[in-house]
Amino acid sequence: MDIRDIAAQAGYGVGTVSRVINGQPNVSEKARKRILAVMAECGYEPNSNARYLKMRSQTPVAVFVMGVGNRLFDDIIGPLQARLAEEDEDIVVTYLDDDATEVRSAIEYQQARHPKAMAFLGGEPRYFAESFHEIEVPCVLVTNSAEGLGFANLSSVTIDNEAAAARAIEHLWERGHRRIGIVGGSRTENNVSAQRLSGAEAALRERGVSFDYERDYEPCSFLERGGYDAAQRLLDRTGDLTAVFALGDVIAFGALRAIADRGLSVPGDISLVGFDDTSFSQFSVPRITTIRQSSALLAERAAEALLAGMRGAAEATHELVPFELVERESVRDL
Amino acid sequence: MDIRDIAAQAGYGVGTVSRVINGQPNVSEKARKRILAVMAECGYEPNSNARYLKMRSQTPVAVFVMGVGNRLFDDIIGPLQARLAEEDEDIVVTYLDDDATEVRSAIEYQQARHPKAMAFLGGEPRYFAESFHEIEVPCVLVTNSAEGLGFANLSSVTIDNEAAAARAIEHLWERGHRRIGIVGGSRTENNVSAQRLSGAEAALRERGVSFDYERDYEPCSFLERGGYDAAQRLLDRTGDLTAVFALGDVIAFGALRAIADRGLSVPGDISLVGFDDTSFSQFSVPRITTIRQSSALLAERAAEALLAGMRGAAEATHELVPFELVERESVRDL
DNA sequence: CTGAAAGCGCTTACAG
DNA sequence: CTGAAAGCGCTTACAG
Repeated sequence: MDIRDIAAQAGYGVGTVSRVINGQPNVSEKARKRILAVMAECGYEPNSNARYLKMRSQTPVAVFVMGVGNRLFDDIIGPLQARLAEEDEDIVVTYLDDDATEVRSAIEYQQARHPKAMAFLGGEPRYFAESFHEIEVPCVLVTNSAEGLGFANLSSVTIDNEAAAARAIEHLWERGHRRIGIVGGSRTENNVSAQRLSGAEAALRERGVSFDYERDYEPCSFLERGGYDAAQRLLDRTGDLTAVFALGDVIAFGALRAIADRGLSVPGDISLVGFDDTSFSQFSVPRITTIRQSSALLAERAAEALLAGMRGAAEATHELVPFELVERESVRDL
Repeated sequence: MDIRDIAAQAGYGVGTVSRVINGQPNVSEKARKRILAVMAECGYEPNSNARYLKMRSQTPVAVFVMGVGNRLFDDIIGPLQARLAEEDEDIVVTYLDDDATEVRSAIEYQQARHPKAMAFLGGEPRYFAESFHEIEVPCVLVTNSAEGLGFANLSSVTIDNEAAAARAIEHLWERGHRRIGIVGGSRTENNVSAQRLSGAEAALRERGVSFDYERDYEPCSFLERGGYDAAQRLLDRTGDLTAVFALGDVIAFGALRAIADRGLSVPGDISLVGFDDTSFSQFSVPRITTIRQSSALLAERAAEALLAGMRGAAEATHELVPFELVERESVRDL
């Protein structure tokens, strides 16, 4: 069942059929009706490979998700797809292993499939700096800034991670906490956790304390287990912390468990601040004070950047969406 | 940069280049080396639209995810992709709105893109019964059984939801609970929650109690908020429940919060059993007793079914993977 | 408004 | 082992 069959059956040429498929104007109402009817009757669907081959560079928007199991990214995909669907754009999502480098994968994907545009959920700036120049289609990096990179086809949307982490520290400080530990992420690279760390360090420095990474910081993966183990190690090592800042809600959730397992209470013995405002912090007992970054907003702005790019915008945009500290039950006054 | 360019540059014909791209044997070592070198140098990647157009029916495996935000599904995608990647099969995932019907979407997708195979993460049997016959490629339904449907190209892998729910009830019963409420899902259709409900009802009936849906059941969506609200309504209405069975861990997590907000304790006042064994139940305070279904195992078996189908297996397989009750801290003896 | 024809970038018999 | 040629199912000037 191809375009020829339906042309024959409708009594028109393939050119005319193609024109009605593509909604072009120069077709008689009669022909359009007849052809539409035949297509519906046969359940005909044009072969997309042939279409894309002809039309060139027209595969659906590709979304690359860095790592599997990141709840925030999962939450972004839905609204992103919804917004793009309003403009009749489909998306195709690919999950990348932690050891894959996103930009290289995207380059291969581009050569092979010619997507209209690409979105990166997460990603390390240094990989972009290295090889993004090989990418020609409009792209957007989500949850990290690409502003410094200066590519005309790479937009970005993120919160200000440094400022957000500083806000978390400020909050703890205002509540009287002076001995604050941090768990989560790693110091390597210019990734989000490193940015949050440096924001926190700067906030502390402003208040006259020099953050001791050896003693008061424990890195870990963005998983509950990571947060659990890291909090245990941190608390084993330091006896005097009154507060812990977890660089992600999943981590905070694990840390909360670890604290409970030590017979301590939150916020009675230890105050806790998370990051992201996922359901973990919203529904846990106690509810966790956290930094909210809106997945809906991130998705919305990313979609707009992509759409602008596809419409031919010459310049990339770099958007900082607002974050917010949401106070709940996990921090007490000292 | 197409196959002709690299053929010219390597000093061979396009046929030979095509053969090395596809790893066919009848090419001289010399030609292969030279061509590979030129391809690498140019960063050449064959146009997949053209390939798929020629090779017909050869687009990557399509994965349809029912609804956005289902943690279990998110957890299945990773291992599924990993296993398929071992066999050099890529996947392309599409998230479906709650109001889309998965089989119709798949039919359209099939016509347009000719995937090698398709996987459905979730899905309602009645839609499959209605229109799956239009689908020709090997498929697998995950988390629900397609055994009764009798399609030769539709395998399935799931746990026995009825038995699992019955096990949860049995556990509560053995611990002395007689007034058990249930929250989550809905009774309509032959979906998973309806199966769990009917398993629970049967287990109760075996023990001489006829489950009162009006009084002791409260439906809700598989979200924390849903579990929270449903538990509140259920507890408002009934004064004497000693245990609640939540049809999903997310729901249990919300219910746990609701119980705490009523000034009650788990398991002191109310015992709680969840379903899925996600991180919610593993790390919450208290840890929640739940039914474990292994996303890794589900993914693994689904991948095998797909692979078998792509290799030409004539018959579908219907696999029941084991579940397990994992006892934790949310149920007490009465 | 419509049809015939060329061509998108590949793969695969078919000769050699 | 290799090349020339046909054709996968479309779209898009080009004539009419």
